[in-house]
Amino acid sequence: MTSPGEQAACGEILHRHGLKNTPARRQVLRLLREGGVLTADDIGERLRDEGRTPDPSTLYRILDLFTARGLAERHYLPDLRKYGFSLKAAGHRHRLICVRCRRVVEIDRCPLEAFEKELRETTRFAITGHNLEWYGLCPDCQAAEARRAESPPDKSGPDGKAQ
Amino acid sequence: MTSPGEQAACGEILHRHGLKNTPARRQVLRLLREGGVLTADDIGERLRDEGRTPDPSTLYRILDLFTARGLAERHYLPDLRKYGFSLKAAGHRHRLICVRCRRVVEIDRCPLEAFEKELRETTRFAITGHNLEWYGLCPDCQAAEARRAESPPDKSGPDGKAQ
DNA sequence: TCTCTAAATGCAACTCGTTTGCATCTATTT
DNA sequence: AAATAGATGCAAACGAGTTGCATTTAGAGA
Repeated sequence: MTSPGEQAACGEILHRHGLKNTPARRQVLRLLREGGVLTADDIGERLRDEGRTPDPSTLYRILDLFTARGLAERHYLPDLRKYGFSLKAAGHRHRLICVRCRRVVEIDRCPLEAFEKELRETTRFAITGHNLEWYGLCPDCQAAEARRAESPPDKSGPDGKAQ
Repeated sequence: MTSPGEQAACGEILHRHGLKNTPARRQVLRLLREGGVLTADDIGERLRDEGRTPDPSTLYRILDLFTARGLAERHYLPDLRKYGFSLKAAGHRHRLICVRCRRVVEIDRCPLEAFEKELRETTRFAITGHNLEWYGLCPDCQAAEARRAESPPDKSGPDGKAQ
């Protein structure tokens, strides 16, 4: 799963960002590079599956560091009540997230620029940023949802998919 | 501060929503009616200033109830890492929030409808909702900010700004 | 008006994501 | 290879929010 090439690539990226090249950091970076949005917990779980036993505090420290250095970005996932982290890719400012399987579609066009300019003018606010995410069900999960429609009535509410 | 008229109005609103008219609920509703976005903590603090000693669990229960009944709505405030509550006003789906003084400008027009339709078609997602808020400094806070520009450098770091 | 009961409240203990202090270990520099 | 800045693991703490339970109370009914 972890090719030597990938390992080297991660090490190199860390160096380029002036960060020590440690095993934990390489692993976290590698997982993030697979794409998508991961919570600290997701990362811990995946590493545990690989036989590693990372401490949550270490993961948070690494993720905070990546975020501070502009390597990753963090955004709150209201459905899960925790933070998700993803590699920061220029131009990808917004996401469409499947609330079930967490699949992510990157939206590289921001439909708000014109509107925001107008807002700036009408309100005289110095707008520092905005927060925009879409939530929904991806096609696969819609199918799965339909299939389970007749099955056991679920108690946990339809939000489902905590992890 | 709390006019009898206001009290009565709150009681009446509670009744209209099929909710018991208790002192705690009237107080919470009254504060929400003053406008803006309040955290459970904000509400507790204000009530404490008035000599009341509300229990946090009660406040949360009331706010959850208001939210469930469609009287209020809840949204996460990334800067504060907690939930804010506000009265739900039809048509007011988005907000521009001053990160300093918490002043709120309601945005009654959603610039995303057309874009979202397009998104639905291109991704085949069943979009269930979106999350959109703007953050910035209101004119007053910009002035205050400029004034304190030379004053003590702040320790808390302006990193902030989720997006 | 008084009584009854479902529901609201207060309290304390708890959950869980995240953070912090500290001792130990390790990647990088010399 | 030795030195050292800083990375890690561990355990304890933090804070927003939640829950169980005993007590109180709003509102319905007699």
